[in-house]
Amino acid sequence: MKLATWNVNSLKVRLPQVLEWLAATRPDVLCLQETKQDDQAFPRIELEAAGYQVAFAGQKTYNGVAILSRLPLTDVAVGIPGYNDEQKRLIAATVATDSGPRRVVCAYFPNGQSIDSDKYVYKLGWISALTAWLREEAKRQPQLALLGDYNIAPEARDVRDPAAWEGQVLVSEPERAAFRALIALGLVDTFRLFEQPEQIYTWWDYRMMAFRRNRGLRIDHILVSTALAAHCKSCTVDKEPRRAERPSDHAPVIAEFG
DNA sequence: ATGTCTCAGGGACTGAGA
Repeated sequence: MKLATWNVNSLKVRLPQVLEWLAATRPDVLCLQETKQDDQAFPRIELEAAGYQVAFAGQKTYNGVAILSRLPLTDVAVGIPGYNDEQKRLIAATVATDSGPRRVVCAYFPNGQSIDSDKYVYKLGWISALTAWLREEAKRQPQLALLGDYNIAPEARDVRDPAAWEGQVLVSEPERAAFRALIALGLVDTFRLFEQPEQIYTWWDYRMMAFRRNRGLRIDHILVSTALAAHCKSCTVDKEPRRAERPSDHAPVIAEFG
């Protein structure tokens, strides 16, 4: 089974690339972030025609998340329970697999803008609420996966130029501590389960020819419970869609399970 | 060194957000 995540930076713009990538890669589940369209505009017909069941929570202009699945998708839930949030950043659903039900959580963590911004305060509060909820959810759902754009590069090796990013949003110590708090729940960063090449990233700024120079950050992650981690066979980043005409600024991440 | 992309509003460009 393949689980994947991709921040598409507008599903309206990127739908042709998503359909092409689904056909080429055939993930069982794809979590999307920054769909940037309200639910009436969601391309349900096109994605169902491609063989995927869909669950989505969108809004106009900003944010928006979705889960696409070739396997039966049930028990869809939107948002962090008990956390009041206008912004559509989280959707969860249960995927029926041969190995039993797996709970998939698709998250678009706040960016935070800059460490002196009120958006940074919101970011840390949002992650704190997510973590508190997942602590309980993990007890109910032994086979749990948290996929998405975390907007956090966990370690120096996840940043091409750590000195240039020192103390900034996406790499600041409080954000990294928040990431470690998720790990402390018993979640595993599937990417680090395996020996990886150096300088693998998932996001490159559109500016300054960052992609061509591989000046990126690894901020999109697939974390899974230990029960699921035991079956994880690989975790890779597919840079190919980032080379396309009019690409998203993020590349998809794929984890494969036995 | 705020350099790119997306979207909304409003009918050319500006501002917000990332």
